[in-house]
Amino acid sequence: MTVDRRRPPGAAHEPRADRGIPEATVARLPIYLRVLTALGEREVCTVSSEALAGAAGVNSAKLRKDLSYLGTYGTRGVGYDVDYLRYQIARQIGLTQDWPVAIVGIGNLGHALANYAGFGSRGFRVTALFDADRSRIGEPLGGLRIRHLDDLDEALADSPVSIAVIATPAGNAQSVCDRLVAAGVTSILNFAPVVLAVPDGVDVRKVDLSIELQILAYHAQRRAGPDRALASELTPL
Amino acid sequence: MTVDRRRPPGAAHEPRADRGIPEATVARLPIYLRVLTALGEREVCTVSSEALAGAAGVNSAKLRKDLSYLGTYGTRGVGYDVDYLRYQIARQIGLTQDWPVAIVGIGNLGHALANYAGFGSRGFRVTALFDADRSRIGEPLGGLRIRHLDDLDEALADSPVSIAVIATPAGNAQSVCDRLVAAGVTSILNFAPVVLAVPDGVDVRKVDLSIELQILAYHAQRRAGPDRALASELTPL
DNA sequence: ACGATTTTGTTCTCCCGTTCACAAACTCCT
DNA sequence: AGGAGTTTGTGAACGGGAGAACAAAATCGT
Repeated sequence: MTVDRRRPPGAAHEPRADRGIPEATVARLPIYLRVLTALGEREVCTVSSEALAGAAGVNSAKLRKDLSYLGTYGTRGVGYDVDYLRYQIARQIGLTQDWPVAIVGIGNLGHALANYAGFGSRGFRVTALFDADRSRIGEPLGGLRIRHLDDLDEALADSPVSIAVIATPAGNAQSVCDRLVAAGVTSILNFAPVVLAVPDGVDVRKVDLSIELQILAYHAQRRAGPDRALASELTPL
Repeated sequence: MTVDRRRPPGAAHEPRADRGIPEATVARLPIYLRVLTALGEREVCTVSSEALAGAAGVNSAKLRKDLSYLGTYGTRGVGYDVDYLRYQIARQIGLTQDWPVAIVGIGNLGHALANYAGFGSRGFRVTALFDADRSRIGEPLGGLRIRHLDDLDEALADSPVSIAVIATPAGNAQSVCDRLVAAGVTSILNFAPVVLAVPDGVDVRKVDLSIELQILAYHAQRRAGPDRALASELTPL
């Protein structure tokens, strides 16, 4: 797929002097990017902030403010050029380059992640798999071979990665994390249910099924609780 | 494991009149709960806000304020009783009851989730598996049998669940979501890379690998970018 | 050419969450 | 019993993000 980098007629220029994009905005840019990609595949050329915000599930004022941090890429009275905006967001996020990714811990989850197609689809490419289980070494998976954790330094010295995924059991996660950091990894996506300690300059994001379920349970309980309380309060009447 | 529900000597009473706990606090309670559980297994009886906050990776003042929303369960000059606090948090979240969970979409990820041990470990129990692929119906997985998506209404009518996990491809997620909502599900954990539209009263949380990676990439690029720019700016000197 | 209409970019206000700082309260030691 | 030392709970200040509202700028129709 080719990307249209030409600036549409009306739209103004300049990314923006201050490169600091608020964290909350950064977290939403990938959503906009996804929606724009879907629109592009449906041959839509132009989209209004209202429509884009609707598809992304956010307020349109918030969307416009988010986009204004990147630069003024819209045209008043018209909207945003889908392909152009998509390219600008991708550039800001850093998806115009390819990011090699290492996965550590090839259990149930690591296996699923290594096979996950949408993974490499946009900008990310799994280039190394590691596990502590020696009986698994050499096993082919998604076009790669599983290597032992002890080869991590060597392997990452040959072909460095800055992003790694930890999918090990909780007990091993911190030591794996330490090894990764020592090998030069600066961004970590952690699936293990532990709080990782890392030095400054290393970025960790966590994905935690159990925590998400507990948050859902809290709200579910609150929805159910008051009703029950209400029912028992109303019965006496 | 038995839980000590006795109030420790010094600690005061009352959950709190206003039951509204800030969203940011709710998101951290599961972390505290996990740390407390680990401490309990190491036979630690008492913990200070400083120590607990350190293990949870947050500021100690924030932790104290978080806990103060539940009630005054600490003892000044001493700290918090591990078992007692753990029970109080679990109660607030709603983990004193068991939550049946349905999983829809038994692909790579759904498979991994169904087998995930830590899932059922605390409060959650997978009770139903659904997939659209008829060739998979009846396949046993984690002590359950996969059922067809069309049996969803019937199955959930027999044994209702309020929490469901969507692990289908993006294209099917919205229609699956609609069916779940129609069947009475009010809390949804969505692994599909789409923005789900749901009616009021239904709670959706999303887990999105691709978005997390993109956020990491953004920061990684910013770390790398300025250095390169700096280098090329300094070379002329 | 010009007014009506559409839609962006931005300002302003409000609210939530974080952090500091300190009084209250508990233990321990003499 | 009383003072020194600890640690909690919370009031107050601060910063960031959300949303309403509006001026600026573009298109379209006549």
